[in-house]
Amino acid sequence: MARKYSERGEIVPVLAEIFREHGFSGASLSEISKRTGLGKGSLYHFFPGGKDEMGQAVLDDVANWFELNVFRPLRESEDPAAGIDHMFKATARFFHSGRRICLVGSFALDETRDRFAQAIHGYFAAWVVALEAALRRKGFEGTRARETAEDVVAGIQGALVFARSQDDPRLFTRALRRLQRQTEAA
Amino acid sequence: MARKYSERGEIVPVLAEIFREHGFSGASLSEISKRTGLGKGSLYHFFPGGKDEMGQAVLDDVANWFELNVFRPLRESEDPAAGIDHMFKATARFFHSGRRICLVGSFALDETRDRFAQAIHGYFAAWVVALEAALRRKGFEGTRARETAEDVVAGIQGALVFARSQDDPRLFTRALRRLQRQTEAA
DNA sequence: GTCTATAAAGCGATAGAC
DNA sequence: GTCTATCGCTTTATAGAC
Repeated sequence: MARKYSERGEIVPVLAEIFREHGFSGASLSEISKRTGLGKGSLYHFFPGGKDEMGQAVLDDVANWFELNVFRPLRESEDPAAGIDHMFKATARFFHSGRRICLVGSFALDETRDRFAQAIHGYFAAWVVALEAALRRKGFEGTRARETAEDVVAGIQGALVFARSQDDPRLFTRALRRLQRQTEAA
Repeated sequence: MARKYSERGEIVPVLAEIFREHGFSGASLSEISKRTGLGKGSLYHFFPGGKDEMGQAVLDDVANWFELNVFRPLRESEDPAAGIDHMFKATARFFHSGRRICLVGSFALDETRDRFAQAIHGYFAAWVVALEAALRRKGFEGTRARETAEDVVAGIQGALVFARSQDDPRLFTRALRRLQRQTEAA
């Protein structure tokens, strides 16, 4: 039979969606097999380390996307305000305007965190550091750049949880707009 | 043998901690049996509906605690500012100053939400409504009371996720202080 | 690279003795 | 009210044919 995927990179986004829906421990190999269309043999061919390696691959993929679409623009945008604006747009897009939860945040909550401690820590830390630097370039002084960065990054996570709890994605997009306003004051 | 618990209410806090650590789907009956010291027979005596009934009991218990210690003071405090101050103190205490995650938020993220949709929706909705009313009594006008209430409730959730991702509870307590400041402006 | 078959362990849940 | 034994099923993971 012709191979369905030429490399495991094409499978990773499917895995990500499954982990988002069920969490790490709730995602079963049979569900993964069904949704990817691959038998267990093929899955273990691409991911010899099993579920753990799938989880790591998914986290790496997310980290990569944010590095490219969020962190780098924050760092390298000549105008820091443009970089921050870009961040909010990319964030809204990534989380499907509030219909999608944050996989890293969901992994952070339970004992799954301990398996992927470094990736989870690094994701949020990199985001806060990049945003803090942009805010500082924009004129935020003293502890205020760091604090605002933390509030915005945490606020995004919280808005995703809250919007999902109410089954209303607009709660996310509206919260995002108010968080952006926090980054605009001189 | 003498009975260990006279009623299931005494077991519920133990269940809550297990669900917080492992999530709903990650918490196994054998772990529950070990930590409560009760055999499966006893567990099914107290919770004939099995794990689902345990989850519901835990959510009810949390809702009860917040109704008593957070929502009611917000509504009934003669001075709304005192009610809000009480809310932040009770919240810090409940989440063990950031060392404990929010069980309802963790249930909200994955497919567990669908099993307990009403309880999860109700918890956050009640919190926002109670805080919004207190802010309005305090002088917040128009959409600002509602928006600030949403930002604070979501901000608490996000700060819990962020603090846990960095394994640093102080990130929570500091975020809490800044959220409180948002409720103080006239 | 893909599949099926299967292993070994763990799952939630039940039965029935005490 | 508590326990142990057990059911039937699902889990992750492996083996081996093609």
